[in-house]
Amino acid sequence: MPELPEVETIARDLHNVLSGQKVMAAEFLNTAIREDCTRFAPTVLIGNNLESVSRRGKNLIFRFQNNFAIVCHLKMTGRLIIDADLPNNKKHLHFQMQFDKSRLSFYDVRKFGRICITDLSGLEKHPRLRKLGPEPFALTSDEFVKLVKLRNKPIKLILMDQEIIAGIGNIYADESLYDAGIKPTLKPSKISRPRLIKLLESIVKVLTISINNRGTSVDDYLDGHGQKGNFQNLIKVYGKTGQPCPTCGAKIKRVVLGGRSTHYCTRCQK
DNA sequence: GACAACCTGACC
DNA sequence: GGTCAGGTTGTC
Repeated sequence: MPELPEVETIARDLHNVLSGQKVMAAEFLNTAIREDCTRFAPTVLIGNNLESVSRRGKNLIFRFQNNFAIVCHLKMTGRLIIDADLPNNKKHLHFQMQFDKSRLSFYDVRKFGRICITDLSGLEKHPRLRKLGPEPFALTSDEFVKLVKLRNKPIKLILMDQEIIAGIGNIYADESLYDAGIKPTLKPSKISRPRLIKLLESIVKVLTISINNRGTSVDDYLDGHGQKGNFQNLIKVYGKTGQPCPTCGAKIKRVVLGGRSTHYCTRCQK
């Protein structure tokens, strides 16, 4: 599902509506999505105020009074929706939290998503958070070049490696590389420093535009209010196999890299 | 690296 | 019936 812009959109939606509200009830309806490292039953949250909802990489972090916290990863099809209509596919409803003024529902068709109920000490050493690389927005050019050069595998796989940089997934890797004019299969040793610096600029640019458009809804993604994003209308290459490149008109090519569909323009990306 | 696994649904 | 899907993890 969601990559950085989608998770950021959801985090902001939930923070705006839910922070300051008190938890009245919380329960798993399906424990398949309960993370193994969960330390507490959801009932420990009852009576606590939600202090904030934030994002780290593709993870959502809820902080409550008394140092309780939730870490949530939506994987491919997870959704967190405020005051979703109840009749809406109960079959895929796996977790629910009732606040004094709102209800938060976690849906996931494929059940890949995970929710962990923990506390501050659990947050610090959470396996999903501890190994994450830096956020793309926090990187200087020098840091980015150094990070990328640490490994010698195709640049797209480096961008998608959460331990190197956190938050970039398949869509934004393809779109950023297109914007920077870099072929996804190139290894960093074959990319000049100026081109790598341009790549970081493209990443920041593409992610920012997508956040401003509330993310990409090509399939399942919905924001915290159950609404679609708009960035799918601005996508240049992702999922556009065989269609003309918006810049030069050449057909967009699809290859498989790291088991993921990869889309690029053979003329614009070298 | 490539590949399978975790799941379900959409599409050909 | 087969293929594919915004992710991650574990195994040859």
